[in-house]
Amino acid sequence: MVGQDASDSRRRGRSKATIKDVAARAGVGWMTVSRALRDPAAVSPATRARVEAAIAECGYIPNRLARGLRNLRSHIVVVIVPSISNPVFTEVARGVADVLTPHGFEVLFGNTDYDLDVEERRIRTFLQWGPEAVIVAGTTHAEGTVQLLRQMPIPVVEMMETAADPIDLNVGLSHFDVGRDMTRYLCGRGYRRIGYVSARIAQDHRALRRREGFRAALAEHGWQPALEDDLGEAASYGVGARHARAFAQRGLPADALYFANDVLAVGALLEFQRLGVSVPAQVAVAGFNGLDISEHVNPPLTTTLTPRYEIGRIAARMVLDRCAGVSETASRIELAATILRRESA
Amino acid sequence: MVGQDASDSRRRGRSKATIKDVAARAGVGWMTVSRALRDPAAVSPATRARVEAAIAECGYIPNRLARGLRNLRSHIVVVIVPSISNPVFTEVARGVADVLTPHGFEVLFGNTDYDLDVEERRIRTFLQWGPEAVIVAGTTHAEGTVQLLRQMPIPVVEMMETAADPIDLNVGLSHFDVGRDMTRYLCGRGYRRIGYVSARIAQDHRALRRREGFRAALAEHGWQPALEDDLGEAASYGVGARHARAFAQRGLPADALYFANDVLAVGALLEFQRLGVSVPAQVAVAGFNGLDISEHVNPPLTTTLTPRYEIGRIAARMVLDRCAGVSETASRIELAATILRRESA
DNA sequence: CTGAAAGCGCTTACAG
DNA sequence: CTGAAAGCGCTTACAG
Repeated sequence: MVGQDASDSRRRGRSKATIKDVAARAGVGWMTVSRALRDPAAVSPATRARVEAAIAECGYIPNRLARGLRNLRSHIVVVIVPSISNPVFTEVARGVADVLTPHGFEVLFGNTDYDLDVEERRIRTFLQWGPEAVIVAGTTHAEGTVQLLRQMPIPVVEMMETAADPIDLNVGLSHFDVGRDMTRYLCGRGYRRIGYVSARIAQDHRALRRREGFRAALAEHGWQPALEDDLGEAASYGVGARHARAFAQRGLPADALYFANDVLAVGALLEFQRLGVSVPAQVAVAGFNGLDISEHVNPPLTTTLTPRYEIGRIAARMVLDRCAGVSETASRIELAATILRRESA
Repeated sequence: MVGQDASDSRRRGRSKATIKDVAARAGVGWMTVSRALRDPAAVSPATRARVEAAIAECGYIPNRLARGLRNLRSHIVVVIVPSISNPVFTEVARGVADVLTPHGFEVLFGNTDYDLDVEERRIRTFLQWGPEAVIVAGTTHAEGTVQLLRQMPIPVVEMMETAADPIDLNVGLSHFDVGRDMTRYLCGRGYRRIGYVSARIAQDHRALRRREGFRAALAEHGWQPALEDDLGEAASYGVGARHARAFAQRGLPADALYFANDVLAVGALLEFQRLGVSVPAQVAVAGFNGLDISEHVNPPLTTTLTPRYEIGRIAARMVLDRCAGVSETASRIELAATILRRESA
């Protein structure tokens, strides 16, 4: 630790220039400053120049709190996801922000840690900012959340997965179909003893739905899952690796392992490599998400690509269209998922 | 695309209950409602109960725009990082949010895409929300940014790296030292022909500083870099892999490769594996960051662990302390980086 | 083309 | 313990 600098002046932000300071400096009414800011063409060129000079001299920064309050339009959009450090959701967020920011919106980004009660509290707090829309990951929410969101007079987008009974707008893919299709693919590749491996599946509603698809695909052949392992910790490479080790010790009780996500799958794949268990010869491995890393491990991982960036963009577009009063836009969009057929399965 | 639902009522949020609606319903003055909200003890139990019931019935949500405007305290803190989808920065953001959110702050999170002009524009926009602090990654900014931030009467934290001349507060590590120490370590392991591989280093000021440390460490022995390759694309596993391929084709013109980050290093490592180039026997590989994946590749990657979550927490603490008027807090904190000595180098 | 009033929803002093 | 006034910084109609 070096240095000490109390800088009292930096403790609070009270000394900022307001529209009145600018007006005084430019020798015009404050109304004119406001107009010069919002609709420069409506002000005479000479006045405009004086106002602009005064703005620069004062270092004037418009106050969006005041503007939002007056207009009853915050230009804020809230995005809620389970985890703020999961690349899947940061890409969704990037998609939302890339579309919304150029339109002057501010994105408030929050996470729930996969806890529905945290989600409800988070949404209640965010709602105090008077957002013009709420975009939330998932279709499973606490009762209070659904009630709250249903009564809010703003667009609500549930994203990532298709909703049977959406609160309002919806964009995502059918995770049942994803699980079923991947499992069908594995069956088609000749695997018979197929297992599903997840982490904290009780909180991961989409992984749960994929597992239903997995079961359904096996049922089409009258088969049973070779195993269904749910790990008690949050998904990580380490948790995937640990499962692989245990799986090898159990004597490889499956021909193919379908993991709930790429992180688990990659962790397992790398551990199999270390153990000398050959993939896919001794055990095939499949994941979910299509993270960058999945393409570069050896062998490359078979997985389902989720159009996360696209989901974010579409969610944002839905909000924009609704705000603009466009009514021809679909309010529910189901996206296609692509199986990336690679060497691991 | 399925369904169509215009829901006019959801286009705008004008129909929300205000403090006056609650007051009318509870049969009290609005002042009393405000008080019951902020300081429940100052209101008689009977009145409080009536107010609380009215709040629930109205579905009243306080308006933080109005509160912020009135108090001239937004309770907003701005965090600016180069990339919103880089796990390094999302962990920093998580650290900031984990500390600030419980104190009632809202975190506005934005990215610059490694562009200093975007950074300046982003900061100017965020400043319109009247944040109580700005936390920004890096110490290299556009001239206008520095000027702007210096004159703002709020705490400013530059984080990730130590600053020679910080705008205000500063927390991070010395990237010169990191580069020097890792290179010394490689020298100590017996490697003589050591190369440095980066991606878009002109925009990555910290990678640049690490390269200076790399050069300095070699200079201690009177050695020259075996190579210094700067790739023209943003860092990714694929870019790292491509470099590894080219490097192998060039006949492995170095004993050890020090990559500007783990993503490049892991991409290269996996590609070497694919090519049958033995790591570290034929070429040693080192990275930077200590991402989870670095521990699980084969062989595990030698890298420098950056305390990213901690950096975020400390930055947030600095803001909190300054806001609370605590003056004993260090205004510059240099964190130690740890070399994770693993098998790849 | 320009300006003075009114008010967005709330809270900070001030009376009662 | 409770309430009416004033005002945070801005913008939307309305005059001039």
